Amino acid sequence: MRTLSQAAWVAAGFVALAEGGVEALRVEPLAERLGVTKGSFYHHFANRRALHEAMLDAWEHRGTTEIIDDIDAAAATPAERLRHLAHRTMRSEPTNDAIENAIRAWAATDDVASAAISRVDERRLEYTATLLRSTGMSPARARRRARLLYRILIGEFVWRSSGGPTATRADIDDAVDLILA
Amino acid sequence: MRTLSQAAWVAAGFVALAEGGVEALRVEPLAERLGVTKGSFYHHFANRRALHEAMLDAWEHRGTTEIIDDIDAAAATPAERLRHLAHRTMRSEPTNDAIENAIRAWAATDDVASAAISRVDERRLEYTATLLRSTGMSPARARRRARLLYRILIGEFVWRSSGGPTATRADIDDAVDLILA
DNA sequence: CCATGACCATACGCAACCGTATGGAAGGAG
DNA sequence: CTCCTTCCATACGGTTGCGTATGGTCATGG
Repeated sequence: MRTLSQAAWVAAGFVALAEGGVEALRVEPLAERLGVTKGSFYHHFANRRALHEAMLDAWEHRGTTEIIDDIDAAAATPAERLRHLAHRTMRSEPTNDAIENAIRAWAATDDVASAAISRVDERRLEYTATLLRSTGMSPARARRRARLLYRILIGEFVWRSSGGPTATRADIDDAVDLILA
Repeated sequence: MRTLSQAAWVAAGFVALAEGGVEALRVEPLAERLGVTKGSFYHHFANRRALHEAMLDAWEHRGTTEIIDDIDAAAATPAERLRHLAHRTMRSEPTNDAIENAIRAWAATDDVASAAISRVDERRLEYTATLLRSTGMSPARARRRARLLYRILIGEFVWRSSGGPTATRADIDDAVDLILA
Protein backbone atom coordinates (compact mmCIF):
# COMPACT_ATOMS: atom_id res chain seq x y z
CA MET A 1 0.00 0.00 0.00
CA ARG A 2 1.49 3.27 -1.13
CA THR A 3 1.08 5.79 1.63
CA LEU A 4 2.13 9.39 1.87
CA SER A 5 4.18 11.27 4.42
CA GLN A 6 4.67 14.88 5.38
CA ALA A 7 7.76 14.91 3.20
CA ALA A 8 5.75 13.94 0.14
CA TRP A 9 3.42 16.86 0.69
CA VAL A 10 6.35 19.18 1.19
CA ALA A 11 7.93 17.96 -2.03
CA ALA A 12 4.72 18.48 -3.94
CA GLY A 13 4.48 21.88 -2.36
CA PHE A 14 7.83 22.90 -3.78
CA VAL A 15 6.73 21.91 -7.26
CA ALA A 16 3.61 24.00 -6.92
CA LEU A 17 5.58 26.85 -5.40
CA ALA A 18 7.97 26.89 -8.34
CA GLU A 19 5.11 26.90 -10.81
CA GLY A 20 2.73 29.39 -9.31
CA GLY A 21 4.18 31.07 -6.23
CA VAL A 22 2.82 30.95 -2.73
CA GLU A 23 -0.74 31.31 -3.85
CA ALA A 24 -0.45 28.00 -5.64
CA LEU A 25 0.06 26.25 -2.30
CA ARG A 26 -3.55 25.23 -1.98
CA VAL A 27 -4.63 22.11 -0.24
CA GLU A 28 -7.12 20.70 -2.68
CA PRO A 29 -5.10 21.18 -5.87
CA LEU A 30 -2.08 19.64 -4.15
CA ALA A 31 -4.16 16.68 -3.10
CA GLU A 32 -5.38 16.16 -6.62
CA ARG A 33 -1.83 16.33 -7.90
CA LEU A 34 -0.84 13.63 -5.41
CA GLY A 35 -3.82 11.51 -6.32
CA VAL A 36 -5.42 11.65 -2.90
CA THR A 37 -8.03 13.80 -1.23
CA LYS A 38 -7.51 16.49 1.32
CA GLY A 39 -8.45 14.02 4.02
CA SER A 40 -4.87 12.90 3.72
CA PHE A 41 -3.55 16.42 4.04
CA TYR A 42 -5.39 17.16 7.23
CA HIS A 43 -4.13 13.93 8.67
CA HIS A 44 -0.52 15.06 8.22
CA PHE A 45 -0.91 18.78 8.86
CA ALA A 46 -3.00 20.83 11.21
CA ASN A 47 -3.79 23.36 8.51
CA ARG A 48 -2.47 25.06 5.43
CA ARG A 49 -0.15 27.21 7.44
CA ALA A 50 1.58 24.15 8.89
CA LEU A 51 2.59 23.09 5.39
CA HIS A 52 3.97 26.54 4.72
CA GLU A 53 6.13 26.43 7.80
CA ALA A 54 7.31 22.89 7.14
CA MET A 55 8.36 24.00 3.68
CA LEU A 56 10.21 27.01 5.01
CA ASP A 57 12.01 24.77 7.47
CA ALA A 58 13.04 22.32 4.79
CA TRP A 59 14.16 25.06 2.46
CA GLU A 60 16.17 26.79 5.15
CA HIS A 61 18.15 23.65 5.84
CA ARG A 62 18.84 22.95 2.21
CA GLY A 63 19.64 26.57 1.44
CA THR A 64 22.52 26.90 3.83
CA THR A 65 24.60 23.87 4.63
CA GLU A 66 24.09 22.11 1.31
CA ILE A 67 25.46 24.84 -0.91
CA ILE A 68 28.32 25.70 1.39
CA ASP A 69 29.45 22.12 1.77
CA ASP A 70 29.28 21.63 -1.96
CA ILE A 71 31.45 24.64 -2.64
CA ASP A 72 33.96 23.80 0.03
CA ALA A 73 34.33 20.38 -1.51
CA ALA A 74 34.55 21.57 -5.10
CA ALA A 75 37.27 24.19 -4.82
CA ALA A 76 40.23 24.90 -2.62
CA THR A 77 41.33 28.52 -2.73
CA PRO A 78 39.01 31.34 -1.66
CA ALA A 79 39.10 32.97 -5.08
CA GLU A 80 38.22 29.68 -6.76
CA ARG A 81 35.45 29.10 -4.28
CA LEU A 82 34.00 32.51 -5.02
CA ARG A 83 34.09 31.80 -8.71
CA HIS A 84 32.47 28.46 -8.15
CA LEU A 85 29.76 30.04 -6.02
CA ALA A 86 28.99 32.54 -8.74
CA HIS A 87 28.97 29.98 -11.51
CA ARG A 88 26.82 27.67 -9.49
CA THR A 89 24.28 30.41 -9.14
CA MET A 90 24.43 31.10 -12.83
CA ARG A 91 23.66 27.58 -13.91
CA SER A 92 21.25 26.63 -11.18
CA GLU A 93 18.17 24.72 -12.23
CA PRO A 94 15.17 26.84 -13.19
CA THR A 95 13.13 25.11 -10.51
CA ASN A 96 15.54 26.23 -7.83
CA ASP A 97 15.44 29.75 -9.16
CA ALA A 98 11.70 29.77 -9.08
CA ILE A 99 11.53 28.42 -5.54
CA GLU A 100 14.04 30.87 -4.19
CA ASN A 101 12.36 33.78 -5.92
CA ALA A 102 8.92 32.71 -4.80
CA ILE A 103 10.08 32.52 -1.20
CA ARG A 104 11.75 35.90 -1.46
CA ALA A 105 8.62 37.46 -2.88
CA TRP A 106 6.63 35.69 -0.19
CA ALA A 107 8.88 37.21 2.45
CA ALA A 108 7.70 40.67 1.47
CA THR A 109 4.31 39.97 3.03
CA ASP A 110 4.98 37.18 5.53
CA ASP A 111 7.02 37.53 8.68
CA VAL A 112 7.90 33.87 9.06
CA ALA A 113 9.14 33.62 5.50
CA SER A 114 11.04 36.84 5.96
CA ALA A 115 12.76 35.53 9.06
CA ALA A 116 13.68 32.28 7.35
CA ILE A 117 15.18 33.91 4.30
CA SER A 118 17.00 36.44 6.43
CA ARG A 119 18.75 33.65 8.29
CA VAL A 120 19.71 31.98 5.04
CA ASP A 121 20.95 35.26 3.59
CA GLU A 122 23.00 35.98 6.67
CA ARG A 123 24.73 32.62 6.58
CA ARG A 124 25.55 32.87 2.90
CA LEU A 125 26.74 36.40 3.38
CA GLU A 126 28.99 35.52 6.25
CA TYR A 127 30.42 32.64 4.27
CA THR A 128 31.14 34.92 1.34
CA ALA A 129 32.71 37.55 3.56
CA THR A 130 34.92 34.91 5.11
CA LEU A 131 36.15 33.87 1.69
CA LEU A 132 36.96 37.47 0.86
CA ARG A 133 38.80 37.99 4.11
CA SER A 134 40.83 34.91 3.30
CA THR A 135 42.16 36.67 0.25
CA GLY A 136 43.60 39.35 2.48
CA MET A 137 40.75 41.82 2.21
CA SER A 138 39.98 43.97 5.22
CA PRO A 139 36.90 42.85 7.22
CA ALA A 140 34.91 45.99 6.47
CA ARG A 141 35.64 45.84 2.77
CA ALA A 142 35.02 42.10 2.67
CA ARG A 143 31.62 42.59 4.22
CA ARG A 144 30.75 45.32 1.78
CA ARG A 145 31.95 43.36 -1.22
CA ALA A 146 30.09 40.30 0.00
CA ARG A 147 26.88 42.31 0.10
CA LEU A 148 27.61 43.57 -3.37
CA LEU A 149 28.17 40.10 -4.74
CA TYR A 150 25.03 38.92 -3.01
CA ARG A 151 23.04 41.70 -4.64
CA ILE A 152 24.42 40.64 -7.99
CA LEU A 153 23.42 37.04 -7.45
CA ILE A 154 19.93 37.94 -6.26
CA GLY A 155 19.62 40.23 -9.25
CA GLU A 156 20.67 37.43 -11.56
CA PHE A 157 18.12 35.04 -10.07
CA VAL A 158 15.27 37.48 -10.12
CA TRP A 159 15.95 39.15 -13.41
CA ARG A 160 16.37 35.86 -15.21
CA SER A 161 13.04 34.60 -13.93
CA SER A 162 11.27 37.76 -15.03
CA GLY A 163 12.47 37.53 -18.60
CA GLY A 164 15.95 39.01 -18.33
CA PRO A 165 19.10 37.70 -19.96
CA THR A 166 21.04 34.83 -18.49
CA ALA A 167 24.47 35.91 -17.40
CA THR A 168 27.21 34.56 -19.60
CA ARG A 169 30.37 33.00 -18.31
CA ALA A 170 32.19 36.20 -19.18
CA ASP A 171 29.63 38.23 -17.22
CA ILE A 172 30.20 36.16 -14.14
CA ASP A 173 33.97 36.15 -14.39
CA ASP A 174 33.95 39.88 -14.90
CA ALA A 175 31.80 40.39 -11.83
CA VAL A 176 33.96 38.17 -9.65
CA ASP A 177 37.07 39.97 -10.82
CA LEU A 178 35.51 43.28 -9.83
CA ILE A 179 34.57 41.96 -6.43
CA LEU A 180 38.10 40.76 -5.84
CA ALA A 181 39.68 43.97 -7.12
CA MET B 1 -21.19 64.21 -6.66
CA ARG B 2 -17.93 62.42 -6.21
CA THR B 3 -17.52 59.94 -8.99
CA LEU B 4 -14.71 57.53 -9.78
CA SER B 5 -12.70 56.91 -12.91
CA GLN B 6 -10.54 54.13 -14.23
CA ALA B 7 -7.53 56.02 -12.94
CA ALA B 8 -8.88 55.97 -9.41
CA TRP B 9 -9.20 52.20 -9.54
CA VAL B 10 -5.71 51.89 -10.97
CA ALA B 11 -4.32 54.07 -8.18
CA ALA B 12 -6.07 52.00 -5.54
CA GLY B 13 -4.75 48.92 -7.28
CA PHE B 14 -1.17 50.08 -6.87
CA VAL B 15 -1.69 50.58 -3.16
CA ALA B 16 -3.05 47.08 -2.83
CA LEU B 17 -0.30 45.70 -5.03
CA ALA B 18 2.37 47.25 -2.83
CA GLU B 19 0.78 45.84 0.29
CA GLY B 20 -0.09 42.32 -0.73
CA GLY B 21 1.19 41.51 -4.19
CA VAL B 22 -0.86 40.58 -7.21
CA GLU B 23 -3.15 38.37 -5.22
CA ALA B 24 -4.33 41.40 -3.31
CA LEU B 25 -5.77 42.85 -6.52
CA ARG B 26 -9.27 41.65 -5.81
CA VAL B 27 -12.32 43.47 -6.95
CA GLU B 28 -14.44 43.47 -3.84
CA PRO B 29 -11.74 44.46 -1.34
CA LEU B 30 -10.68 47.26 -3.68
CA ALA B 31 -14.25 48.45 -3.91
CA GLU B 32 -14.56 48.49 -0.15
CA ARG B 33 -11.35 50.45 0.12
CA LEU B 34 -12.74 53.00 -2.31
CA GLY B 35 -16.03 53.20 -0.50
CA VAL B 36 -18.11 51.85 -3.36
CA THR B 37 -19.37 48.48 -4.45
CA LYS B 38 -18.12 46.34 -7.25
CA GLY B 39 -20.96 47.60 -9.42
CA SER B 40 -18.71 50.56 -10.00
CA PHE B 41 -15.78 48.39 -10.94
CA TYR B 42 -17.63 46.47 -13.58
CA HIS B 43 -18.83 49.71 -15.04
CA HIS B 44 -15.27 50.86 -15.65
CA PHE B 45 -13.63 47.50 -16.45
CA ALA B 46 -14.75 44.44 -18.33
CA ASN B 47 -13.24 42.15 -15.73
CA ARG B 48 -10.45 41.75 -13.25
CA ARG B 49 -7.91 41.11 -15.94
CA ALA B 50 -8.65 44.48 -17.53
CA LEU B 51 -7.55 46.21 -14.34
CA HIS B 52 -4.36 44.20 -14.32
CA GLU B 53 -3.51 45.25 -17.84
CA ALA B 54 -4.41 48.87 -17.24
CA MET B 55 -2.06 48.84 -14.26
CA LEU B 56 0.74 47.29 -16.26
CA ASP B 57 0.25 49.94 -18.92
CA ALA B 58 0.37 52.75 -16.39
CA TRP B 59 3.40 51.31 -14.68
CA GLU B 60 5.26 50.79 -17.91
CA HIS B 61 4.87 54.42 -18.86
CA ARG B 62 5.97 55.68 -15.48
CA GLY B 63 8.84 53.24 -15.23
CA THR B 64 10.66 54.38 -18.32
CA THR B 65 10.36 57.98 -19.39
CA GLU B 66 9.83 59.42 -15.94
CA ILE B 67 13.02 58.12 -14.37
CA ILE B 68 15.18 58.82 -17.38
CA ASP B 69 13.94 62.37 -17.75
CA ASP B 70 14.49 62.99 -14.09
CA ILE B 71 18.07 61.78 -14.22
CA ASP B 72 18.90 63.67 -17.38
CA ALA B 73 17.63 66.82 -15.72
CA ALA B 74 19.41 66.27 -12.42
CA ALA B 75 22.95 65.61 -13.60
CA ALA B 76 25.11 66.52 -16.54
CA THR B 77 28.05 64.17 -17.00
CA PRO B 78 27.53 60.46 -17.65
CA ALA B 79 29.38 59.44 -14.50
CA GLU B 80 27.28 61.79 -12.41
CA ARG B 81 24.14 60.49 -14.03
CA LEU B 82 25.10 56.93 -13.22
CA ARG B 83 25.74 57.88 -9.64
CA HIS B 84 22.42 59.67 -9.50
CA LEU B 85 20.65 56.67 -10.97
CA ALA B 86 22.14 54.40 -8.35
CA HIS B 87 21.40 56.73 -5.48
CA ARG B 88 17.90 57.25 -6.69
CA THR B 89 17.35 53.53 -6.57
CA MET B 90 18.82 53.37 -3.11
CA ARG B 91 16.51 55.92 -1.58
CA SER B 92 13.38 55.14 -3.53
CA GLU B 93 10.17 55.08 -1.58
CA PRO B 94 9.24 51.74 -0.01
CA THR B 95 5.99 51.79 -1.92
CA ASN B 96 7.81 51.97 -5.24
CA ASP B 97 10.07 49.12 -4.20
CA ALA B 98 7.10 47.01 -3.31
CA ILE B 99 5.30 47.74 -6.56
CA GLU B 100 8.31 47.01 -8.71
CA ASN B 101 9.06 43.81 -6.84
CA ALA B 102 5.47 42.68 -6.94
CA ILE B 103 5.33 43.19 -10.69
CA ARG B 104 8.63 41.37 -11.15
CA ALA B 105 7.39 38.44 -9.11
CA TRP B 106 4.15 38.57 -11.02
CA ALA B 107 6.09 38.36 -14.28
CA ALA B 108 7.35 34.93 -13.30
CA THR B 109 3.89 33.48 -13.86
CA ASP B 110 2.21 35.95 -16.22
CA ASP B 111 3.19 36.55 -19.81
CA VAL B 112 1.72 40.03 -20.11
CA ALA B 113 3.48 41.21 -16.97
CA SER B 114 6.67 39.58 -18.18
CA ALA B 115 6.48 41.37 -21.51
CA ALA B 116 5.82 44.71 -19.83
CA ILE B 117 8.71 44.46 -17.43
CA SER B 118 11.01 43.22 -20.16
CA ARG B 119 10.33 46.34 -22.18
CA VAL B 120 11.00 48.52 -19.15
CA ASP B 121 14.20 46.64 -18.35
CA GLU B 122 15.42 46.93 -21.91
CA ARG B 123 14.91 50.69 -22.00
CA ARG B 124 16.65 51.23 -18.69
CA LEU B 125 19.45 48.95 -19.74
CA GLU B 126 19.95 50.72 -23.02
CA TYR B 127 19.98 54.05 -21.24
CA THR B 128 22.60 52.83 -18.79
CA ALA B 129 24.73 51.37 -21.54
CA THR B 130 24.57 54.66 -23.40
CA LEU B 131 25.84 56.47 -20.34
CA LEU B 132 28.71 54.04 -20.05
CA ARG B 133 29.62 54.39 -23.69
CA SER B 134 29.68 58.14 -23.17
CA THR B 135 32.51 57.68 -20.73
CA GLY B 136 34.58 56.09 -23.46
CA MET B 137 33.81 52.48 -22.67
CA SER B 138 33.61 50.02 -25.54
CA PRO B 139 30.07 49.04 -26.58
CA ALA B 140 30.44 45.40 -25.60
CA ARG B 141 31.90 46.25 -22.22
CA ALA B 142 29.34 48.98 -21.67
CA ARG B 143 26.54 46.55 -22.33
CA ARG B 144 28.02 44.00 -19.97
CA ARG B 145 28.64 46.53 -17.24
CA ALA B 146 25.14 47.91 -17.68
CA ARG B 147 23.72 44.44 -17.11
CA LEU B 148 25.91 44.09 -14.05
CA LEU B 149 24.74 47.38 -12.59
CA TYR B 150 21.17 46.44 -13.34
CA ARG B 151 21.58 43.17 -11.49
CA ILE B 152 22.95 45.09 -8.54
CA LEU B 153 20.00 47.45 -8.51
CA ILE B 154 17.45 44.65 -8.83
CA GLY B 155 19.26 42.83 -6.05
CA GLU B 156 19.11 45.91 -3.88
CA PHE B 157 15.38 46.34 -4.46
CA VAL B 158 14.52 42.72 -3.89
CA TRP B 159 16.85 42.00 -1.03
CA ARG B 160 15.78 45.09 0.87
CA SER B 161 12.13 44.16 0.61
CA SER B 162 12.79 40.65 1.86
CA GLY B 163 14.52 41.82 5.01
CA GLY B 164 18.01 42.53 3.74
CA PRO B 165 20.19 45.51 4.59
CA THR B 166 19.72 48.85 2.92
CA ALA B 167 22.73 49.79 0.88
CA THR B 168 24.68 52.62 2.41
CA ARG B 169 25.97 55.57 0.46
CA ALA B 170 29.42 54.03 0.59
CA ASP B 171 28.05 50.76 -0.81
CA ILE B 172 26.53 52.55 -3.75
CA ASP B 173 29.55 54.68 -4.49
CA ASP B 174 31.77 51.64 -4.29
CA ALA B 175 29.57 49.77 -6.74
CA VAL B 176 29.46 52.65 -9.21
CA ASP B 177 33.22 52.99 -9.02
CA LEU B 178 33.62 49.32 -9.85
CA ILE B 179 31.24 49.60 -12.77
CA LEU B 180 33.19 52.52 -14.16
CA ALA B 181 36.57 50.85 -13.59
C1' DC C 1 -8.23 -13.13 15.52
C1' DC C 2 -9.06 -8.69 17.14
C1' DA C 3 -8.16 -4.31 18.63
C1' DT C 4 -5.70 -0.25 17.80
C1' DG C 5 -3.74 3.26 15.28
C1' DA C 6 -2.21 5.15 10.83
C1' DC C 7 -3.98 6.68 6.60
C1' DC C 8 -7.41 8.31 3.65
C1' DA C 9 -12.42 9.03 1.34
C1' DT C 10 -16.67 11.36 1.65
C1' DA C 11 -19.66 14.76 2.83
C1' DC C 12 -20.73 19.03 4.89
C1' DG C 13 -20.86 24.04 6.37
C1' DC C 14 -18.75 28.30 5.63
C1' DA C 15 -16.41 32.24 3.55
C1' DA C 16 -14.40 34.90 -0.13
C1' DC C 17 -14.73 36.22 -4.79
C1' DC C 18 -16.04 36.58 -9.73
C1' DG C 19 -19.17 38.09 -13.00
C1' DT C 20 -24.09 39.28 -14.40
C1' DA C 21 -28.62 41.31 -14.23
C1' DT C 22 -31.32 44.97 -13.06
C1' DG C 23 -32.84 49.17 -11.32
C1' DG C 24 -32.17 53.71 -9.28
C1' DA C 25 -30.13 58.48 -8.71
C1' DA C 26 -28.10 62.49 -10.80
C1' DG C 27 -26.84 65.67 -14.20
C1' DG C 28 -26.78 67.53 -18.77
C1' DA C 29 -28.96 67.96 -23.79
C1' DG C 30 -32.87 68.94 -26.23
C1' DC D 1 -39.77 69.02 -18.17
C1' DT D 2 -38.18 64.81 -20.34
C1' DC D 3 -35.04 61.75 -22.04
C1' DC D 4 -30.59 59.74 -22.10
C1' DT D 5 -26.25 58.57 -20.39
C1' DT D 6 -23.13 57.90 -16.66
C1' DC D 7 -22.26 55.94 -12.49
C1' DC D 8 -23.25 53.00 -8.90
C1' DA D 9 -26.14 49.81 -5.44
C1' DT D 10 -28.32 45.52 -4.78
C1' DA D 11 -29.18 40.94 -5.42
C1' DC D 12 -28.11 36.61 -7.33
C1' DG D 13 -25.77 32.24 -9.03
C1' DG D 14 -21.62 29.83 -9.39
C1' DT D 15 -16.84 28.45 -8.23
C1' DT D 16 -12.99 27.55 -5.33
C1' DG D 17 -10.98 26.63 -1.36
C1' DC D 18 -10.59 25.96 4.05
C1' DG D 19 -11.43 23.23 7.87
C1' DT D 20 -14.24 19.54 10.38
C1' DA D 21 -16.72 15.34 11.20
C1' DT D 22 -17.19 10.77 10.45
C1' DG D 23 -16.44 6.38 8.86
C1' DG D 24 -13.89 2.96 6.19
C1' DT D 25 -9.54 0.11 5.20
C1' DC D 26 -5.38 -2.01 6.13
C1' DA D 27 -1.35 -3.43 8.65
C1' DT D 28 0.40 -4.93 12.97
C1' DG D 29 1.24 -6.12 17.66
C1' DG D 30 -0.72 -8.63 21.35
